[in-house]
This record gives sequence, C-alpha cells and structure tokens, in this order.
Amino acid sequence: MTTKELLNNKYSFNNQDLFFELPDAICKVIKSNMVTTHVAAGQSIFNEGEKPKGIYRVKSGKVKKLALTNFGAQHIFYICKENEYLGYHAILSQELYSDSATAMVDSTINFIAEEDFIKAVNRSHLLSQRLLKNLSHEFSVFINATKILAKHTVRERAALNLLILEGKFQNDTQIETEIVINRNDLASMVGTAKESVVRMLKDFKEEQLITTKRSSIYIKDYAGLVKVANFQ
Amino acid sequence: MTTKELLNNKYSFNNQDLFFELPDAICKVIKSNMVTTHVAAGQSIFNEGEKPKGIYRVKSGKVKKLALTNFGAQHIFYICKENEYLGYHAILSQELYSDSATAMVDSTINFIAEEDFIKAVNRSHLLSQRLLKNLSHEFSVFINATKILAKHTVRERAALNLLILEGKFQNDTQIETEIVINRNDLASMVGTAKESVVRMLKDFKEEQLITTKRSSIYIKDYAGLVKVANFQ
DNA sequence: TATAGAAGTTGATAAATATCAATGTAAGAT
DNA sequence: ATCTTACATTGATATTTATCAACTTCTATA
Repeated sequence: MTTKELLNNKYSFNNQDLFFELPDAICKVIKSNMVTTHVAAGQSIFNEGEKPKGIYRVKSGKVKKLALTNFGAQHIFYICKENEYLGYHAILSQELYSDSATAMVDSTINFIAEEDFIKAVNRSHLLSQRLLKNLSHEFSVFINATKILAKHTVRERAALNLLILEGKFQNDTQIETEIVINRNDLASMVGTAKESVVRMLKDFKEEQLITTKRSSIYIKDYAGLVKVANFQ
Repeated sequence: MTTKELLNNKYSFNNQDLFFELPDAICKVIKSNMVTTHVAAGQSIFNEGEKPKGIYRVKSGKVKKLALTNFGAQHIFYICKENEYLGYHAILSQELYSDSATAMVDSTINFIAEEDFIKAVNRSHLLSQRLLKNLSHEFSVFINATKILAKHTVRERAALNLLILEGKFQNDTQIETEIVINRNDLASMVGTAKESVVRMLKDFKEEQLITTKRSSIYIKDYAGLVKVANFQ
C-alpha cells in the first residue's frame, strides 16, 4: 500500500458510496426529495446540541466537523471533502448532534430529510449493512486519531495533518495541491496553539518541506513530511 | 442528569444489551454456541493486525482496549467492564483488528463465532438497528475523547480518567469503589508519562481528593475531582 | 488609493510535561 | 524468612508547548 492509500484508509471515513447501487425505488425517493443549498465559507450547517433533521452530503467544497469545549475552544476532528456524508450519526443514534459542521469554503450541500433516510435504512438491507461497515471503519479511524493525539508530538501531528489535508484538497484541476486552511483551524486540527502551528510551518518551510502563501499551503516534499510525521 | 449519568453517556459505549430480547431462535443459537474461557490478568484476548474470528463479551473482569504506536508505546482508549461486548467492529467492517484487547484482571470471557454473529445480524433487523444505534453513539464518545486529549491538560485528564474508572470498577459488593490499575496503564489512558501520573496522583492525595494503596485508588471527594476535571 | 480589520508572524517568557537516574516498597516465589 | 522482581516514587533537569504582547501583511471596502 502506498502512503497515500494508507492515509486514506486510516484517516478517512470513506463513506462516499453510501447510496451507491441501491434499488431504484429507494434511490429515486432520496434523489427527488434531496434539497441542495449553498453555504458560504464560515457558515454553519448544523450545531452541537441541536435536534437532527436529516443527513447532509458535501456536493462541492469543504466542511469542518468540530466540537466545542466548555471554555469555548474549537476542536476540529474531521474535514469532509466532496461526496462525503455527514450528520447521519445523530439520526442513527437518536441523539442530539454531538458535533457541529461548518463550511470552510463556499460549499454546495445536499440535504436528505430524516424520514427519507430512515425509510431507506429500514427498507434496504444493503444500506444498513453498508452503514454498519462504514461506522465500524470509523471506529478504527478514531482509535488512530486518539492514539496520535495521545502519543505523538505537536511537530509530528502538524506534519501528519498536512498529509491528511493534502488528500482532502487535491483534485484533478490543479497541478499542485493548494491546501486552504487558516492557522486557527490548522491549530485546532493538530491540537495545539495557533502560534505553535505557525512555528512548525516555519520550520517545515526552512526544511523545504512546504511553501505557504497566506492561508494556502503547498507540499514540496511529501516523503519528507511523512518522515517528520513518524507514523506507521 | 447527574455527573455519573453524564459520564456514563459521554464516555461509555453502552453496548451491554446487544442481544437483549431478540427472537428466541436467534438467542438460542448464540447462547448454545457461545464459548466461555478464563483469561488471566495481562493475557491477550486478540491483537491488532489479526483476522477476527468472532466477538467477545466480558462476563466478569476488566479488559483494556489498546493500540500500539510504531515506537512500541501502548495507548489505552477504553476499558470494558462486565457485560460489555468487544471485537465486533472488525467483524462488521471486514477489516483486521485495528486494536488489541487484554485482560487487566483475571476475567471470564464469552466468545461468539463470526458465523453466528453475522447470521444474527442478517436475520434480525432489531439487532442491526441496535448496532447502528450503538456504533453511532460510539462516534460521539470518540469525538469527546479526541476533544479531551486535544484541549485538556494532563491534570484535567488524570482527574477525568479517575472518574471514568470509578464507573468501571464500582459494584454492589463493595462499599467503596476500589480502582485497580497500575501507573503505566493509567498513564496510557491519560496520554502522559508514568511519572507525570504519579505526580498528579500525589497532588490529588494532598488535596484529599483520593487515597491510594499500591495499585488501588479510592476516590474520597468525587465532586472535587469533577471540578479538577473541568469537563461538561 | 486610503483605511480598517482580519489574519499571519515574531520574540520573550512562563508553564507544563517528559526524561533520566535513583531509590523505596510491597507481594509472590523459592 | 529471605530474595527477587515488579511497581511506585522522587528529584533534578531538559524539552516542549502555551501564553502574552507586539508588530506585520494582506484584503476587502469605502
């Protein structure tokens, strides 16, 4: 397995194909009732503590998933890119949202109402099987995440998160991946202070691993960053 | 909600009733095929990277769930107490174990073979619904766990983990809960060095929040620890 | 083009935490 | 009963990381 494949497996939920090849009847209902909205950068999609109304899919853009501490700090634990689904946990667990979702850049979001989603789950054995598989995989992603936070240094976590972000921001239209994330959000992902992240990025620049331009980061030495990240 | 209930909700997987009130036919197969084994303290139940053969239930004892770093450190992310199930994620995700399970004290473990479990999931809509609910709840537990690791101090995490452990070790036969865990394992749960945990415990003792006797810890001021933990 | 505000950067310093090296202590084995 | 061994504890110190307080740079907007 290449490093990129490994990252995609260990650090990604991989739920893009949730409704893939389901019976036509189910697909039709989902698709015809689906609502599409535009969400501006910084705008919230749902918030911790609210009652869920349905599930979402990122049609285009990036969405950060975050939880707030009792002292107001934001902890970003996941970035959703195009085609990733979000918000299904609260529906399935019949709990209030335990996290918030906010657009990082201008995004287009599809919404599937709770009723339609639940109906599809109840009617399609394939869908519930797939959800069980996805949710179980997410478990392993989280084990990994807690391990990294508990055992790896800020420097290692900073490098690792850049590699993860590379996978989220890469696309076919650009020759070089432009990672667009501000220092606060990156610090929040890494689990450190904004200034510490700034200093790490400065180090990485001096080591010629990356370049930056304001809030954009470009990876210049992928293998070098992998080494710094010290994972696997 | 009391603090204990909150802890039990936010920090516990709550999967004890997985097979509760399923159709008789399914229950019978599961129960009659179930194998019971005794596992000595320190002995492994399954290991990261192995192919799963079935799922387990802690009949009596405590089991730590852990992941190893590439540099050999153990990260304990969960403690299973009596009646908790483990090992079902790898079966459902059709992946190799992403974590290991090791008995912390002499334990009795029930084993349900993959075949029987999968059959039950496929035949019982209630069971798969229940698993979806449980796995989704686990997601919120993990969000919380990563938030705590990312944002809270070692002192806060040490206090919080003592509260979590209290919930795992309390039982009706003892007047005062005896938390039995060695300093290495506690450090591994908190995400810090053994010596740091020793010093935190020393502080807590001086602040009359706990007493210790070798590897046993007794909480003397629950509310005081809650305050130190700074969660909620 | 001037200006305000947001975001990035830097330096100095404090605080938290890890590491290393001993030393102490209880429980099980012979 | 002694010995061994595994833990727990302590002290000294290094390292890492956070915090605070400027200061700079970019960008959007009047």
